[in-house]
Amino acid sequence: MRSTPVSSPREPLTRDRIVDAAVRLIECEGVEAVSMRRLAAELGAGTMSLYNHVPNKAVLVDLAAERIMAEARPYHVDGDDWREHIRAHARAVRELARRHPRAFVMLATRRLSSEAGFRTIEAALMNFERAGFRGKIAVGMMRAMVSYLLGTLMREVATSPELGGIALSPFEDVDVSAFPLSAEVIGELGTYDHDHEFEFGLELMIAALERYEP
Amino acid sequence: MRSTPVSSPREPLTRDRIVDAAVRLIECEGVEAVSMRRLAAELGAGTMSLYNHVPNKAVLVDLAAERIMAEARPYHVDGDDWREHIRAHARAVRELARRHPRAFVMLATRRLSSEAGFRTIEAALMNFERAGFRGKIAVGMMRAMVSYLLGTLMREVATSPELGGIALSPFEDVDVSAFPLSAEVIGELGTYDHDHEFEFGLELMIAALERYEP
DNA sequence: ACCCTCCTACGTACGCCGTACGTCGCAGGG
DNA sequence: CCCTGCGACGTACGGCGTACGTAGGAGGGT
Repeated sequence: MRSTPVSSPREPLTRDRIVDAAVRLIECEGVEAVSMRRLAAELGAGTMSLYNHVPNKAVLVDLAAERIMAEARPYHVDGDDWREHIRAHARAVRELARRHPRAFVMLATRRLSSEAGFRTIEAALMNFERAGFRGKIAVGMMRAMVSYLLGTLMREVATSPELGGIALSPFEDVDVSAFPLSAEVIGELGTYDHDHEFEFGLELMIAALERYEP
Repeated sequence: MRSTPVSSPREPLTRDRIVDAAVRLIECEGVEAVSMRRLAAELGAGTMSLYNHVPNKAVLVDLAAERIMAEARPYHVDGDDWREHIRAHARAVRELARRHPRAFVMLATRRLSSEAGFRTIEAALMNFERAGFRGKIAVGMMRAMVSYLLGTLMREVATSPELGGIALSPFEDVDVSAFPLSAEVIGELGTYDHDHEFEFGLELMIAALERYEP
């Protein structure tokens, strides 16, 4: 029992409670489902009450993005092989993307400045340092890796029809015979094995890093 | 002079004219600026007249996306070195992204099935064939490269504040001293030389491909 | 005990949005 | 000549973000 009367099941509105609700909604129906009215209704509050805790919808979405970012799981590997560390880190990022497919695009197109973002950067730099890269070069390597991760995960998570369904062949109304090389691998082009593709590209990146290894 | 009376400067509404207007608006103010009302106003037509030529806004945007995609410039290089071909192709894609920064995110998160898309795929496959990769492997290589391009261009074009402005340091409210490696390269982290980064990552990818060269 | 201040919740209203639906005028065929 | 069909358009509905004004209750000063 609380000191509040039983007849009032209403928790007081809080920025935290609001952001929580937004995160829930984003994870479950995507950013485009978030509306101030709906959020308020879900919290049992009036629409405009939200604005006492949040200046506008845009920063509310930002807050939600940071909250999601912050729950990125740290990964763990034994040993000192930088390749294993980079693999583990990359897989952790992929894990995050797959757990929050609808939020990922949002995170990806947003500049992150939060503490959570820096934790990730720091961990990545640590791995490149382990590989012998330092300073400017390490940052360049990290950014190339981030680019690959961002791209491959966008392809995996954001471009599938209806978000995550099996990819249908989108090749109905094009005359493929005009493109002989494409026609030769048309089956391959129409199917996606995301696990395999991710690991393939990851090894490609690592191979490139090894070539630059001091 | 036309056969239409002089008092009617109104061209008849056409799907083409509508898509044209949409493309113009997207290029100039981004997808989020597109609205049926505004489009109609810009064409000097009633809002609902658009629906005689286009079933709804979503497919109109799709049509605009394909139109933009279709204007991708073919590139030209002399010689047979697959590295040069891949560089040229990558730079052409970057060119497209930079010419249509606001449309790029839209294109990137859309499955393309158009003829224009296939032209690009075919050209890419040709380049990988030149490098000695065939079939399934070539598709894998191509997808890895696409991932890198997609990622790096998203970072270049879609995440800059207000789309394309100089990147501001987003590190005001974080205590960087808690992250020693990041602190060491904080200047590097806060600045972006997109030309250099793009080429750096591109060479990284090519180095990786060379390692797998048969 | 009283009042004054301030903070939060909330209702109303405005100007946008996409689009379902009904109407009207005109061109072309019988 | 009329009839038919199609394209243009107006109206209206339900949704959106949010500016603004108000009401009520909690806390402090007297």
